[in-house]
Amino acid sequence: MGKKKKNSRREIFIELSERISDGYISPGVKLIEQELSSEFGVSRPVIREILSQLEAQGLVKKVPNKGTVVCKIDPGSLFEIFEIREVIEGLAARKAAQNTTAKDWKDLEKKFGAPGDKIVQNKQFEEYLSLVTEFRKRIVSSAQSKELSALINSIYAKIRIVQRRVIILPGRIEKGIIEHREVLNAIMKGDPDMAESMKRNNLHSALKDLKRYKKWVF
Amino acid sequence: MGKKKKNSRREIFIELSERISDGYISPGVKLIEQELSSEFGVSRPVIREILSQLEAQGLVKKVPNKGTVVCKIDPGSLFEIFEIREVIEGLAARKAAQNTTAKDWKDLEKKFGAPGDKIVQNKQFEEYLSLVTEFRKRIVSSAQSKELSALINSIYAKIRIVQRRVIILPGRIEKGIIEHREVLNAIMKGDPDMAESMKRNNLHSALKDLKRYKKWVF
DNA sequence: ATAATCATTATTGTATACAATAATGTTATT
DNA sequence: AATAACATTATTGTATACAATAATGATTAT
Repeated sequence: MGKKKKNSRREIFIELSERISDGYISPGVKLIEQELSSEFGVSRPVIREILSQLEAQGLVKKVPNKGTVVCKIDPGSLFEIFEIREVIEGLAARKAAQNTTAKDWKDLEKKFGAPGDKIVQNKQFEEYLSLVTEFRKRIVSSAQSKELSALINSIYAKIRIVQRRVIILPGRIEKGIIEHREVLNAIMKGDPDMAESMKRNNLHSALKDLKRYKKWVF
Repeated sequence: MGKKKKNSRREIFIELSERISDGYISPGVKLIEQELSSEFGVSRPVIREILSQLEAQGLVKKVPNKGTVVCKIDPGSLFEIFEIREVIEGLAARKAAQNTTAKDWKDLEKKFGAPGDKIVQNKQFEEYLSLVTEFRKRIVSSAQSKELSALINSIYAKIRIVQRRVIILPGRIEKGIIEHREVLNAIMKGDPDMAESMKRNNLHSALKDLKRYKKWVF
């Protein structure tokens, strides 16, 4: 395998993170240092540093003398992570309600209106995913907490690939859009308690569906 | 500087983590690869892998062509982390209440009784710290969530050194012990909502004192 | 033919060596 | 004497080379 272009360490780290959390590299797949070294045009020690970072991040696992494999997420861990998301993203919603006013959300309110209904009716999963992703990112940035933002992104990277399997569960987007509207209303009203409560309710509801249909998710 | 004994990678990582979060290596101090290499008896590339992991963990920061320095925590980040702890450890308390019964806490209830009063009256900070640490660890293990446990420990490592400066704030342990007893009571009653609420109240109270006396903490 | 043993290959684990950059100290000039 | 230019040193960044281990395949004995 021939060398390709030379990338910076940070870029390689991000590239591999995204490949894993987007599912381009499947859980259980072994990452071979020499191949990565050739592909990215850097030496093996550099690759090993990056793999160490990915391990500390929880995306891969190094087994001694065997190699580095992409973490596969078991149902138990997934449920645990959703519980954590419940309180963490609940906090983000709370802080978003504190730090913003209604006018900051007019654009999203519009998107969640008639266009939202259409997305749900036509089961446009891709559009639904990008809508709720935009909402989630807006909440996180509105929370104005670097630590919280880093934490949410780090946790989300682990389960991003699962998200696609969650939203196609029967009735999920129908419930999801209602729950998201409740969150949005609470934030626009400037009601932190309600915003947190509704965001927690949203993720709790997703977790319940996840448990109910776990045979189809795993 | 001569070589010492040979340690495993994992051991070196833990050793350095503890040195940092215990405050034996102060924030801002530069970690020199050659020195660590000599001290632990491993080569520089191995040290570099470990430093990369510590960076991913958020304990150190690598600045290009300058070196690796221990992260110094600014007031803003500290407040943010305490907000996060509020909801994360609140969740742990909730789950502890769900997973245990009163008899699991008899020993701690006793320690929080008369001996607890004595600790507070005599301002025995070291004993207070070890008591609440034991309580926190018990809550975490009772939550029975590997993901939650890893997350709490990871966050706590960043602010462990500050904890010592928090409990010596005027009136802190007096309030603290009352709040901890409320958490314990809620858990023993098997009331998850109350347990979460009281744990959040406890950390919120600590955060308020932290903000009030921040001149003395930083 | 099948299973066990050995040799070969591939991959990880580690150390050393060299290049590039920044920090430090020294000398020369004004 | 002070400052600027230069040389030296220390430290990081990177690649190569070698050792150890595991996986694979071939060969032999039953």
